[in-house]
Amino acid sequence: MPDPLAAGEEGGAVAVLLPLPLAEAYDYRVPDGLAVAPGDFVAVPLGRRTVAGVIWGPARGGVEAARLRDIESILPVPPMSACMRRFVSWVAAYTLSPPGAVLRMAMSVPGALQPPRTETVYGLAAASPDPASLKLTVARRRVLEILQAGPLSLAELARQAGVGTSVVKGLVEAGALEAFQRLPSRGGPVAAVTPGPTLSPAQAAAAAELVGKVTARRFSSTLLDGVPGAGKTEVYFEAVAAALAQGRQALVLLPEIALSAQWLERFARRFGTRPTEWHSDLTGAERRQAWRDVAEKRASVVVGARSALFLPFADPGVIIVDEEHDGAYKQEDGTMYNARDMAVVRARLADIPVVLASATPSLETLANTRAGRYGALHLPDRHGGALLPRIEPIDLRRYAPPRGRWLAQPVEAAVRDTLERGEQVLLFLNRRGYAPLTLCRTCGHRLQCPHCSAWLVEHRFRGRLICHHCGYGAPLPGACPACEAKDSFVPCGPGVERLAEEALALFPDRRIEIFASDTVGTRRAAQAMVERIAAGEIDVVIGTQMAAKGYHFPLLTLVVVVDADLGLSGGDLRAAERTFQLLYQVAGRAGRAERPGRALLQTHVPEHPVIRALASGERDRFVAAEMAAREGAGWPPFGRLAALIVSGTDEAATDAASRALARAAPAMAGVKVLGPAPAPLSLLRGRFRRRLLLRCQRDMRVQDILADWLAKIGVPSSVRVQVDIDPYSFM
DNA sequence: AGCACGCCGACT
DNA sequence: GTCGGCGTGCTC
Repeated sequence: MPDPLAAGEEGGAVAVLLPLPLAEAYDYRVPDGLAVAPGDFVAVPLGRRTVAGVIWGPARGGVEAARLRDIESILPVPPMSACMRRFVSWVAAYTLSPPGAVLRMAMSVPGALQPPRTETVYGLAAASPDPASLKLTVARRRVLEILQAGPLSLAELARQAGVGTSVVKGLVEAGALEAFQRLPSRGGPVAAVTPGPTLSPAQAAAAAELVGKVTARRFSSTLLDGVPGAGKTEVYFEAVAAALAQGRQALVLLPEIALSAQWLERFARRFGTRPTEWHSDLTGAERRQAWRDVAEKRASVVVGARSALFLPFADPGVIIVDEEHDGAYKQEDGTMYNARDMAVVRARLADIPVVLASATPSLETLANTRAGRYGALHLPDRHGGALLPRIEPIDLRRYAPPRGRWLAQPVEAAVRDTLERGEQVLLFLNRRGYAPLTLCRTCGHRLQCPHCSAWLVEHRFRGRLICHHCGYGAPLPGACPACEAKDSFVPCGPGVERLAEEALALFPDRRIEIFASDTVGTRRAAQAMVERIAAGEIDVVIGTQMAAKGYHFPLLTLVVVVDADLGLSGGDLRAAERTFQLLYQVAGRAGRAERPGRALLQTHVPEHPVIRALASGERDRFVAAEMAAREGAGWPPFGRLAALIVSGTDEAATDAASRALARAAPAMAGVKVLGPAPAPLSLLRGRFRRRLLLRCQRDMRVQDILADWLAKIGVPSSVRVQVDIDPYSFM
């Protein structure tokens, strides 16, 4: 029950949290006659503007009553639940960010807080004029016919009738039509509970377990672990169905890239409708609609990218995190959080189950299952009897491709065989553009981004040099900027465009296409590409990880990982784990139906534990080795990690601040501080960057240690210090 | 996050 | 002489 706060009390005040990165909530006066309760969305004055905020609790005091300004109004939206408010506070405390910055994520659609706008629609006039007095032209007749079915907006009516808007306006003028205001139609999709598909015994057992957890209406966290194609989706759909049967809502989180039309089709097959989608491609209106539908419980199932975790669920019943190992769950700017971990927190605060699904669970999640904090369900087989692809390393030391080429001879032969059988090939290379580096053969000058410490990548199709970190673009210069030699640039190494060139030379009469974010910029374009691949209209797909996630292509039987070593160097904590996960997933694209698949990994180090584990299918052995290495060194999941990123436009000031931080580093048992060191991208978007890394024991409160440390030093305002708790990437 | 105030370059 | 660039600082 909402406890009224200072309701109507003369001079009463409350704390209002604003969606701004302020250190704390601000106090406001409650005007006479206004009854406010915690969670209410309110409009308040701030400076010379009006902003929306949330009643957070009793006034904090500390500002003289005379300086307090009045709450203007209560906004017509369901109040933020106590559970959601606790979640916001929890995430803020965990990530060491201002609560208002987290609230901002929960109020990402300002328009949704305003009263829904009415729309003007046109219908047949109640008292229609004498038909004889109307000049009933063909166009007018079509308009009148269409309106038999009910009123429509001006644009929609004109479109359906195939007439201009002036025809409609003319009919209004003549008195045959009437304009009136109404609320926009609100058909929030409500998924139907229908009988599920036939599940294998293993699937059925796992599904029953999850359904039991949903029915129990208690917090639990469960790993759903199974090879690609084992049918994890169908299993967690049963948990979703159980939540719907209780009349509650379900949230399915997916890495954005995996939120494909193919996934939505599977959902539609099971539930007979589309879920409410939440991702970056929504328009403003779609966003407003979705936010309100979730808050007012018209949306029963939401599928979304990580930010969907901050939607205002009225009555959540279960949360699913699919591909829980995926790095895309980590937000790397603003408030840095991992949506997978925060999903577990959200579920705990709401006292509902959460399901983490993956074929290659993160070491963090595996450690949690082993410690008994999370339950675990295993789906051993590929559903439908399909076989896992055979994964074979190709030793590039033995089969070195000719200079300027990237496919080893046995790979070329395998591609040829596959194509001759009428099947498809995926050449996987996680490098966009033509070549990762372009240099001048005369003087050795390398083309570099002016704002980042990164090479510019040549994109031949666009005829430009692009920085993959800040988006800077420039035409390829005619002469070397250093020595002015003409036509002296040479590409170094392969990108997907260069690989396409090679594939075209080898297989000139095959249909070859690149599937990367620059060839399919929008969700729609990606969808069209997926449909063409699925329909067998493309023989060789050359793809980045965009092609590796969330799709199923029945004719694809051969996957070639062109550079399996790519992710292994760089030496960051997760290099091996990430590479294993990505390559395992890529290999899983091959042969998921009745056709057996094959994956070839081109590598210079076939003896590397990651390559060996992939080739032998011994995931557990790889995990055991990786766990042992991490445990010995106290790295996650056996220790805690936090990164400090010090950045500024003035290199000397940035360096000075990072050294001052290092001098003030906590000196206590169980805590180690590494750095400062220039970040791998020591210059990004014109800012110099230094990194410090704090590692402590798992049972220590890393936030407290950091807060004490940061409080000890003053950083000039030109330098920014970002805190990244549980860093995923080390860039 | 806005939106101000406040000090240095190219225009009327 | 002004218009305007965005660097720092405040908002209950």
